[in-house]
Amino acid sequence: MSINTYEYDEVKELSRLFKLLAEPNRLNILCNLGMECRPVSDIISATGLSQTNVSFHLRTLREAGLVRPERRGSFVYYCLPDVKLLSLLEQTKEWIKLRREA
Amino acid sequence: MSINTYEYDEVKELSRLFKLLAEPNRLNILCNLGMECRPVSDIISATGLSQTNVSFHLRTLREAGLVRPERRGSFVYYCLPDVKLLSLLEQTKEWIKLRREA
DNA sequence: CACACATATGAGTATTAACACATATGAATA
DNA sequence: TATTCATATGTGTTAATACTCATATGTGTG
Repeated sequence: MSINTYEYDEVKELSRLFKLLAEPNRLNILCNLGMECRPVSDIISATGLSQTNVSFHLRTLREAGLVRPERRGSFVYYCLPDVKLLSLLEQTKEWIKLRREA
Repeated sequence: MSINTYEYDEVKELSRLFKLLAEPNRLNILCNLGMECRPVSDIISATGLSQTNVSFHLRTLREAGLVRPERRGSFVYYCLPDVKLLSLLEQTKEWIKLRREA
């Protein structure tokens, strides 16, 4: 007897995504990338994080397919491959804001 | 010089929410609650988790305002106070599915 | 090829959080 | 009030992961 309308595997996959988004520095990198491609050096100066740390988070995001690297000369540019994710983040932010006011 | 269109505080708040959703058992509890109010005992049997563990996760969700407890006799029913969250979860699941197929 | 710059990786450390166990609280009923 | 059922909480352990330091890889240029 179960109240499940969700497959547990689906839930696990969903939670895997949320875990990626749950680290503030990593999420900050994602949010600030927006739909523009930026070299790592830009991300470093924008976030104020160490080079190593940015690289560390970019690897995680890259391996999950949430950002895509693109080499241009000696620089590596990173971009979001999908607008939809940003829109989901935006909606969630809106929800938080409404909830706070309520 | 920053590429930020997001306030960092906003990002941190967003990440706090994602952290709550990132634990698979906790997310499972949330998803399966749906918009119905259910006693803890139901959640325990539906998830197969220990009583202590369910209580532990419910506390986290409760303190974050993601679920609301309601005592009815010796039972405590839990409900989601807001449909919008479920809809966000649903959209995110859809996004994952589309992405997997692409 | 040597050197400088941009980025990535491996190892070690420290913090966090999920979970179990034991126990406490609270409600109902005898 | 004693007992039982439903749920909550405190403490300790363990596993995961964010971060740093040192170093490696890769690319362009003299």
